[in-house]
Amino acid sequence: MELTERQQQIVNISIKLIADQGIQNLTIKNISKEAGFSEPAIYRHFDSKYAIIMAMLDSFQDISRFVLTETEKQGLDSISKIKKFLFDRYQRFSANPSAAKVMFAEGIFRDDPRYSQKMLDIMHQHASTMQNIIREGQFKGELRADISAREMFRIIFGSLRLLINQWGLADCNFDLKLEGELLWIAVKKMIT
Amino acid sequence: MELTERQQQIVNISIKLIADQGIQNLTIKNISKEAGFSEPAIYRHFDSKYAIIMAMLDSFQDISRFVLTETEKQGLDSISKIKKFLFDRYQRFSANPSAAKVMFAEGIFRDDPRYSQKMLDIMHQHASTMQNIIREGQFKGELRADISAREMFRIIFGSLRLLINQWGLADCNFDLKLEGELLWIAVKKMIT
DNA sequence: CAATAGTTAGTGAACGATAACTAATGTCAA
DNA sequence: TTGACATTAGTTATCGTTCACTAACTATTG
Repeated sequence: MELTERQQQIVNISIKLIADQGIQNLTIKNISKEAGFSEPAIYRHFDSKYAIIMAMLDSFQDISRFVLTETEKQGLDSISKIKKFLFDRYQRFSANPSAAKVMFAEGIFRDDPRYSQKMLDIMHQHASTMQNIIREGQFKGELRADISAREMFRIIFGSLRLLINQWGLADCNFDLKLEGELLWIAVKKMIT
Repeated sequence: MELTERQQQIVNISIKLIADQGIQNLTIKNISKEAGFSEPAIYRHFDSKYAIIMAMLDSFQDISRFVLTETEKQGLDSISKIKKFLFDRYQRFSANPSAAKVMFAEGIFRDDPRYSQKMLDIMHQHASTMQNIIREGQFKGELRADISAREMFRIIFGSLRLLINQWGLADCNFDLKLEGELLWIAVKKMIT
């Protein structure tokens, strides 16, 4: 699913449009206006609007997969792995606020079951990788074992998501990386 | 902002439509089809589509306000207050899954700044009330004091939101109240 | 007879998508 | 080296459909 330069441009514009003005304003017209060429030109690069959105979701999935495997393969202790994952997210979203707003708002993609399935897949990807790391940490005694991996995942990942959503709602008017560090310090205290 | 029976019906249908098919399929036509009368009849009860969505968000706000004041006024210790709030949410959303999907998906309402402002207000309502309860609990020694109220709120509320979103994504195929109780047990261990 | 709540018919605008055309570039045999 | 042709990526004009919404009318009720 390699995207051409133009396709990538169209996908990036789509992310920005959704983040700034909502899914309702993701129209071929608005994309073309932003891209600087005519509406039909879009169809030289994508078969349909559906294909554009699907390419967008695929790119989200690729990023997730990359970060998760990156995180897992390094020979770190479980706490460092979790920290690395969280900080990578804060880093990445600070650099690309639009992606943050769209990626963590799966309620947007409910109009087509293929979209929601993709979002579910991504969520599942996160959940299963993180829970493996958590279980490993519990086994090694690095993490407290009186809380199931599922619950611990919900606490770690849920607080991350809320923070990022608050940041998006508040128009990015605070330092996400800083607040993320503070949150991590608090979470770390709780899970060890 | 008292709603007539018909207005309430239209709002409920709208919530269901968004939950089931996404905001893109919230159209006057679909509402009227679901309601069983013609499109123009909708305009006997609301001035515009905007007014319908705003009434919906207002009803969310009313519910939130009610639950939060209910929670706060009872002379309980802070932990019981938090528990009561969480369980009320699980109870309410179990009974009304559509509302859960819509209410906790603020990414849906980004196309009009008046919508996002309302969602921000609701979030703020939750945050400030809960943080007051948390601070009170920390002062009384019921909650650990080495974590700021803001972080603790993000952990408690973020994990609740994630659980509810997972439940929505998974088509309500697990027992929300049961999972909610398990999550609460885990969270309680961490915050005391 | 006035108010309420419904109807049918229809508005202009915006939607996603297509047809037909064109300019620029790449390929390759004579 | 060059001319014929195909490919790529853009254009304008337009399609049928759907959108939110309105005008004009009607049946029911107090």
